[in-house]
Amino acid sequence: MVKVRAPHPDHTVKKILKGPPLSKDPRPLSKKEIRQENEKLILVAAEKVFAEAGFGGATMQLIADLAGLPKANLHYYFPTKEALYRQVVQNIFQIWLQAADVFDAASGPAEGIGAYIDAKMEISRRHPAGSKVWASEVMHRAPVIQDYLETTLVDWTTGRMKLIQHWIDTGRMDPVDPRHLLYMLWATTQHYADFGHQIETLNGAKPLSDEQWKGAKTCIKRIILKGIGVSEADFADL
Amino acid sequence: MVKVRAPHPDHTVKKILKGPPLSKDPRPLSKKEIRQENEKLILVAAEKVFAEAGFGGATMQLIADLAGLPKANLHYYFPTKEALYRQVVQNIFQIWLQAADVFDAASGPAEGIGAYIDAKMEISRRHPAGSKVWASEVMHRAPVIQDYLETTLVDWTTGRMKLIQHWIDTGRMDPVDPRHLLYMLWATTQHYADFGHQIETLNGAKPLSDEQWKGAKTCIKRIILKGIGVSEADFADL
DNA sequence: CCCATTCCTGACCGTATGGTCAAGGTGAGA
DNA sequence: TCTCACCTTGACCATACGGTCAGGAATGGG
Repeated sequence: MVKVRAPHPDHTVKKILKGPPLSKDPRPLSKKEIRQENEKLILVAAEKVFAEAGFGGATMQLIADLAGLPKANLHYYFPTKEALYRQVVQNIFQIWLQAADVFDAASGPAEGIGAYIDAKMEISRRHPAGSKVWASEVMHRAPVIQDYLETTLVDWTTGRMKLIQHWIDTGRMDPVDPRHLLYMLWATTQHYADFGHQIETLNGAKPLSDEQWKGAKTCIKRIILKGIGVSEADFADL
Repeated sequence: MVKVRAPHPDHTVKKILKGPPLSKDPRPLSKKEIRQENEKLILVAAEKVFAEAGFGGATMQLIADLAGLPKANLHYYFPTKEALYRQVVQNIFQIWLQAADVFDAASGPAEGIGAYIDAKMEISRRHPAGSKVWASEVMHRAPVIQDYLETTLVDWTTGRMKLIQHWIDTGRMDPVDPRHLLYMLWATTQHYADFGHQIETLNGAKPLSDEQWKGAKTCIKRIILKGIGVSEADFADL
């Protein structure tokens, strides 16, 4: 069999990532600004490439091209591919955790869980690449952020479970296992980012419109809130 | 900075995949059997490695070691890494679709959706590697099975949406968007495979026990079925 | 203006990887 | 037993990739 070159399944990546590189700020910059600017540029590009190709499939050259910088320059700011990847994952984790704020500020399940769904759906919409990188990292057994999972994530989850249990104990929702409820919230919301391509394909190869995103949020909130026994009056204002 | 060798984030993979290679059948085999046996051996090993490392991170050598065969032998059965990967993904897609049978055979939403959740949870439990490969493939924009998505998956989904719509029209469940309900079912059930590592970490680094899996299924069914307005009497027998 | 610090980058290197191949083994039909 | 098709595999190859480095350019404090 004549084979020119096995086309990577990632071959599409190169196409997708083509186009004009990320635009630099054209103003004359100070040293401090240059550093900030370039690190940002690299991180944004890296997030995209890691999301599309996975850690193993991503190449420093691809990231460099997308960032509009020479490859050697990446290694000036980030010593290794892994260090760069680590930074990307950590940034995402921060965003992920921030969505919890709305949860805590709430007075009850309808408001708390409703707002959390909204927040996480918004992340899926605005940061699909980040969500994919996170998913990929976890799927591969969290080689670089296992320590975060064991500390920060465990703490976060424990706290939220207590809150939900409190809502249950005070009769504001059905007695469901808070753990599985949380998993359900994560799964459902992140699905719209991680499996966005599938959803897009099933939507006639079009990204979801504003209305469709709104519809998704409403539908998810309605099913889950009703499913855990929150009185319908409490979330009629969707 | 002295650097011996940048340890891949995938470094864990090598450890995990260590241990005795998959056992060959020791009987004397006919030619036909040899082919069947070896292809099976390779596919199983490949599924594991692709799941743990992603397409880019997986190496033919790793797969070969796990299968207990020399690398050149893999290329005898599968001409390229991509061909092997393609076969793995296709097999998974078959399993994924098969779970739909229970959906169709059902007389109503309680039975149909309940059984579908059970079936998909069972897949997550028995085929976590397969589920991860599938997730990874879709996340990377389905470079090798886009055609399947556009044909088989679209057809499947359309059919199931019609069925759900019929249930709605006959007043057996609330009028929810069938599309988002399906996404929710997929997301929630597959989460237990794709994010199994996270779940395991949050479970004190232990895999879910039989009881916990049962609890998860029950909890998911309860929330969703109640959430879509299926009368509680219809799914009391969980 | 000087010079120290920081930034930039083309050219280069060692290695790991996907893939090839030629030679040798092995089962089975005639 | 012969023969042929199929299986097996160690050695090998080309290349792509992560990473290095030396030397030049820009910036900024004194």
